[in-house]
Amino acid sequence: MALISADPGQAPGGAKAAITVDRILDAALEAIEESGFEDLTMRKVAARLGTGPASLYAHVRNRSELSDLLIGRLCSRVALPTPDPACWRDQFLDVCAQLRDQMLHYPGIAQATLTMVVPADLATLRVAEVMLALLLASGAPAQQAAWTSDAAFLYIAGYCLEASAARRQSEDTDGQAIDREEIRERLRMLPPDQFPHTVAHAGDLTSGTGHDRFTFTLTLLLQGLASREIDGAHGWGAQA
Amino acid sequence: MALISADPGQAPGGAKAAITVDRILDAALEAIEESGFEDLTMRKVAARLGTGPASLYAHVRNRSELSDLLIGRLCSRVALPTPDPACWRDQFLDVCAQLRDQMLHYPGIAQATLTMVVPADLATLRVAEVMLALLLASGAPAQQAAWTSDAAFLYIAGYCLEASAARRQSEDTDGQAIDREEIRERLRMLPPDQFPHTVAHAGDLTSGTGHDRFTFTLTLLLQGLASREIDGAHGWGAQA
DNA sequence: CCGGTGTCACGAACATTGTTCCACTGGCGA
DNA sequence: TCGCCAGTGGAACAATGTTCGTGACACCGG
Repeated sequence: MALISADPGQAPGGAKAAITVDRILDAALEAIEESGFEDLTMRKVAARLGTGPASLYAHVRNRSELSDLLIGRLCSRVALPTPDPACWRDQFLDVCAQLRDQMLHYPGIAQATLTMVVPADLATLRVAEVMLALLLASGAPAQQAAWTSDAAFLYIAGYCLEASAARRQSEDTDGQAIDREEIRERLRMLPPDQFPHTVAHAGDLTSGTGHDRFTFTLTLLLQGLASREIDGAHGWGAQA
Repeated sequence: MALISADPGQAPGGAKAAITVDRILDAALEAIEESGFEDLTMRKVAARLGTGPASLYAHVRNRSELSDLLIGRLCSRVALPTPDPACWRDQFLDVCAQLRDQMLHYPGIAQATLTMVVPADLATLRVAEVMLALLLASGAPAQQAAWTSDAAFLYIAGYCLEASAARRQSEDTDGQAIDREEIRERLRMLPPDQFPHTVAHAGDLTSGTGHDRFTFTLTLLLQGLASREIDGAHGWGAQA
């Protein structure tokens, strides 16, 4: 995908630059890598392509569509397994971890996932399809599998957004490893009579080296799904 | 935090207008109720108070702090139970449902929850404290309880954000009940060879009348937490 | 070889945003 | 009565997303 990918015969000669959707996405991802999704600007993307902001609107309807295409691009980089009923669990966790790593590599881009209503991009849908297929391979009923895959997607996005926001805030201040330590300290200094558990377990609340917390939550979801089959169908309660 | 205490005797007589943090929050919530959090503007809030935008900055550091205070306000409206080990599960689901309803009443405000790194507001922390307390009452180990409450909070925000975005998009088009039906149709019309499960279960993916999906996911989390205790500690896998 | 025709690039402009500056005021302590 | 100063708000600034209209360049029927 050098300068002139430009799938069909569009602009073959290519005397000048030939702005393409792909080049726009590349530039946008570079910009996000540097300054995060929040500071992503049509002007910055355009500047990276050596032009003005108006040039982008010939290939992208607006900023929102650009966001959709960006996560489509991210999803297209996820290596999708062919569902194997023997190890669907590990396969599912692996896909989730890939999504997480992609999103964490581009700080704040998870925002786009949550604002987007329905995936308009084929690559995104392909990831969703495989996640659903993996859960169905577990033997869960279709509706539960569908809802669980949706919940997992939502959680991944939330996790990445929170992580990116934390990293961003820790960079705003001068020090680098301040975040977790400082948050823990602030939690510890709360009035212990009003917040006994928060104070007592401040360490646990802020812990989670690596992505332990991430894996834990997804495993929790899968375990819940599995235990549900054992229980049989008692309508998963909820009286409120 | 000298500027934002404001509650007590400040400006008692109230000859003119007396801008307060509380009045700012009220105005902001009204604005959000009308046009959503995305369209919330310092100018709109100020206009609702009959003044210019500059007046707000004497009581609120910036838009981000305003957001924090807003969800603090929302959290302060949640009726918190005293944890009862006999029915902690229902209590937990009830608190989550209250949070959900508050957030859904103010479209898009869940955004603020996800952007916020650590809850700066006491009311928010109080909700988090009770959620943690309820999970601890279940007998779960502290770290698992802490992580689960975090995951639940993340999921609630994601769910509300998605729901608000869907409602917003369905209002942009003229019809009102278009969203779910149209999304389902679009999913059904995908190439069945590439997206067999998505096409087959489009109904399940888009289903979820009321908040079935919401309750389902949270129950899934809690069941996973419960089943974990039975298993004992085998380190919740994760090899990737 | 040429004039027409479309598509694409892009400088300039517009409306709106968050935020800051600074002149003004009105009430309270000395 | 005077001075002070917290609170107010009009005006301005830089930055944003988006659109308009002009230009250039490639293609194509003559």
